[in-house]
Amino acid sequence: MTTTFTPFNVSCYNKLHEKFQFLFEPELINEICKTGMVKTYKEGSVLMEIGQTLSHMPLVITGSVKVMKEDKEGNELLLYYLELGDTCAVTLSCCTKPSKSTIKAITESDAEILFIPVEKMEEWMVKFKTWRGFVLDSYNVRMNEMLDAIDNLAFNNMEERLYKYLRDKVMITKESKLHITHFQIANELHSSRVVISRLMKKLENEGLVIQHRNYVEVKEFM
DNA sequence: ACATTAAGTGATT
DNA sequence: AATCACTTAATGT
Repeated sequence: MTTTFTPFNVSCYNKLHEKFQFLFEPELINEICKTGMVKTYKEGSVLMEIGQTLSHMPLVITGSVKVMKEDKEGNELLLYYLELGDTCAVTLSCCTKPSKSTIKAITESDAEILFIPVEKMEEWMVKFKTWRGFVLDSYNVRMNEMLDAIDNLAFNNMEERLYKYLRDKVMITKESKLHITHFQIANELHSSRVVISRLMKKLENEGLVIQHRNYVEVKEFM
């Protein structure tokens, strides 16, 4: 490669190959390398605000991103997480015409994100069959995840939602000690601190978690 | 020692 | 399950 500007570092390139070599043809991977831009983020960086215009679609290389809905009072509700190879369905649905984000995205851990200009989306959709498959598949996966989230919201009580939330968080961070306060949890689940404190107490009595100040240890799950 | 912030609790809606 | 009002406990300055 003789280009003066190489937006890719070796690690990202390898990761991309690792993940997609059997999914994408080499020409497509080359295209991605040519037009994609990798950015690294610290934990807690805001990738997307509601109302922000989206010009690129994100593809997670390392780390994880949480996607949430937020109302005008700033109350938030967690929708789902993105991990390696995941892309955001909301972006996909908007890629045909320039539009604004309806969600907020924040990195859950330090992360490397690959950005692909939305113009390339359509181009690749017709040019690469594997890309088309990938996009449709991603859309499908997200759709199902959303349905799960709605189901959880509609039919499960707070205690179950809280427990699911803690489990997901442990899965995503691969860490059984979660550095989070009751207040933060309450916000993500769109509940109140008092309610979470009471339910956490309950979970603790059931032996599922051990509580400390500023963090919880999730004992057993699955 | 004091202020600040996280977590616990009883009562009320 | 949410909110209020208050207490208790941990932590930082």
